[in-house]
Amino acid sequence: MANTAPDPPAVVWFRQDLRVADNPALAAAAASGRPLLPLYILDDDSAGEWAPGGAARWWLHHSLAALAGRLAGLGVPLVLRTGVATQVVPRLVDEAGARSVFWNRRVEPFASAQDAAIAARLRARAVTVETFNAALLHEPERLRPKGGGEYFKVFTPFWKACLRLPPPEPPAPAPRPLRAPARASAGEALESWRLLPATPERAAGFEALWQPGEAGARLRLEAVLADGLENYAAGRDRPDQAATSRLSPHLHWGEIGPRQVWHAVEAWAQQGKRDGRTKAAEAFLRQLAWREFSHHLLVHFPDLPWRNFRAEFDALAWRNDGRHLAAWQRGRTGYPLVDAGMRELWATGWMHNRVRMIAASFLVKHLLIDWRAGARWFWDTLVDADLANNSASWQWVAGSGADAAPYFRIFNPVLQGERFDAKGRYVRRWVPELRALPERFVHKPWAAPAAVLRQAGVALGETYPRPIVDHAAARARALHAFKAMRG
DNA sequence: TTTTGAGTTGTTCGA
DNA sequence: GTCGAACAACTCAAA
Repeated sequence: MANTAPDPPAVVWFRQDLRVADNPALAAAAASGRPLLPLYILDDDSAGEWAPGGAARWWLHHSLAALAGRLAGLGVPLVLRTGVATQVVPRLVDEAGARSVFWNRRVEPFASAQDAAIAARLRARAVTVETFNAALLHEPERLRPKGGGEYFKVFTPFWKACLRLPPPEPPAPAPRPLRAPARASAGEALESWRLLPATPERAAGFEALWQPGEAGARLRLEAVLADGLENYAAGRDRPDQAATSRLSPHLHWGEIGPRQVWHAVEAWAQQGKRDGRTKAAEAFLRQLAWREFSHHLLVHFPDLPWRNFRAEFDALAWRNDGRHLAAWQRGRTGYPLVDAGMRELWATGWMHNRVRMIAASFLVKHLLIDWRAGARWFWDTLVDADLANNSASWQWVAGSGADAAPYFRIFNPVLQGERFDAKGRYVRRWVPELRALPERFVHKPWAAPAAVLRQAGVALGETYPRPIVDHAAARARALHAFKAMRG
């Protein structure tokens, strides 16, 4: 039997919803009139191999610090606990004599299994459990194909179905006032979790670029609307421009919700009343819909992180050369655009969207390395690592996914560089050893005459690697392997 | 039930 | 240099 407190608190369990505005679990807990006991659990065991990776832990540290500060300001200190959530939540409920628990749902298979187990355990003790959707524009079960299919496997019909639904609820502001329990619950110190990299210089590039937390997310969104979105449709493919929103890590950690983004973008499009704005808003929301689609897929195909969505890919003869994998991870493939992307990833915890596709395609097709090895590396190095997005996107590139790229679509990293980074600015920024090469050769240093290389201070095979595979040969090999798989 | 139309992001080759 | 075709049919979704 749980303790009976005179004024039993409501536990608000924060997970990937590290914000106080547009947070339905927090809002409902506040509306219940109970004192609030906000909780965050570091539960690596339950997540297993998909516990947050190195870059994500850096983000989590700062995001939790921001959330704790915000909640403290509102008068309800955040309690940090370590352990398996199925045990930690009921234990805290007992300790504090809580009679109700609120949280926002997640779509990861281990997380939703855990939700069910905890809810059952709490309800068995007559504790009220209420869960909410904070991470998606629409509840996954509201989206079903008309023909009776279980879920959507093609993006465009999915997106059209989203647009047919009533627009997502307008986001609510942070609830207040909030009341703290009479007796504080003990928590752990954030520093004791050691989420930050062991060597501070590892995070220097992260700190220069990002401001984790709800306020940082808000600033990003405002910056995008103020000076980025007009040019979004045209500029988003250009890694040498800052035309993408960089909202992905904020969305992953729930520092901002998709509903907030949706309504802000719609309002922005209304304001201008110019045609360009409508177009830009559509192009942008379409990207948000890809995030939504990935989550939809993971909900209905929970093996997405492990198993080929299209089973015939199980027969693909991967080469999985360990030295090639290492060269790719370190940005030393000899293809400047691929290497620039991989180094941007390592330095900043993020990679431009188009470059992600090219670098991923290179791993899967040019090197014939299993997409799961790439997904694993991204998981450890991205600050926005998200199980739904990462798994769905890797499977998309590999061709094994839903509505995926056809197997014969093999990006040519030289052509892509010349098209989307024409001046080579992006490559020069991240591959400084090629900085002095003329435009003509910056995406293919091996084609430069010896004198040009010498003048630019490039010694192929010494200061910068020769290509680890020949494009034409690797392309032919990939086409052959994929054709053989289709058998 | 059957039919019809559509499907994120490319590359290469030959005329 | 530019343009269309081939790459490969297949599955999904909706009417």
